[in-house]
Amino acid sequence: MSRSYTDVSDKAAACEAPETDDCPFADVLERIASKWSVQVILATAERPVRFTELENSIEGVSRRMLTLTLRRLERDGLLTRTVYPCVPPRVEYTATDSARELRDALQAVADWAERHRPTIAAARRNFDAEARNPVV
Amino acid sequence: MSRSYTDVSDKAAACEAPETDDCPFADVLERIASKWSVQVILATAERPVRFTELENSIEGVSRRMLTLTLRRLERDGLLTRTVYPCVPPRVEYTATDSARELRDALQAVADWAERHRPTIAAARRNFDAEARNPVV
DNA sequence: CGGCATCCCCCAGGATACTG
DNA sequence: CAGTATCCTGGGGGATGCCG
Repeated sequence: MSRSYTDVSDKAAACEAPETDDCPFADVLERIASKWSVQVILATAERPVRFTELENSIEGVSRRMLTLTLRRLERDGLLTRTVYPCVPPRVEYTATDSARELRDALQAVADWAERHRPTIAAARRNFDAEARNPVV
Repeated sequence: MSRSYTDVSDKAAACEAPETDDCPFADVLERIASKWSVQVILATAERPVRFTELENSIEGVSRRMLTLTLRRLERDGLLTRTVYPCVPPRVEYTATDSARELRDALQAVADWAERHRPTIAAARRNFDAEARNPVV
């Protein structure tokens, strides 16, 4: 019996060993910071959003990773999942208050990322070029 | 000839295809957000910091991952690496202006993570318990 | 002190196909 | 529409040992 596709339980991030004050926020940061989380949190912070809306608005995300990201955020209490029993099914995701506290900070990071994209791309090219042609 | 341990060049994050406005900031976010980056940026935003200082102050980081994280941040123009030619060697890392613009936002995220650690741990336990004993 | 090299495991994450 | 199931690869990331 292998762990199912939707089993997002995570021994590594189970936050054991509370007495050693382990579970440094590296774990928490990692969760927030995983490739798609920021965009999902920002998207759901304003209003309830449907699965397909997210899939369309987040460039490059796969169905699978979107599902996993949503499950993990839900597990961590950052997202609420609401199912409306109708045909066709309708599922909405909303950021919890806890997650909404993050909004401004994450938005600031996202803005920074957007502003600095060109700079970073240039820095990378520069770094790589120097590495190939060391200044001897 | 395999890619060396220090070769941090990264095709995936090379930011090609500028005409399609690809390289969505998912790439940039991922770099900033990778497990140790936030703590490294925050640590170097105040003053120059030595390698070993970082190794000691960042709980749980391995020598290898610290090195890689530093290289990548340097490559992206977020960190400056200064080598003082003396014995024993002395190497200092400092956040660039670009990275320092991130400071407040990242600090806010880190503070949030610290505040919500218990909440998140509880939410996880709760979620996992419900998953095992569905409400039928 | 500040790395680099090597080995190795595991999981993030993509592709594809199927379903209630 | 909103997922699951399955397969697969790359690289994140730990452990250990060596070096200028």
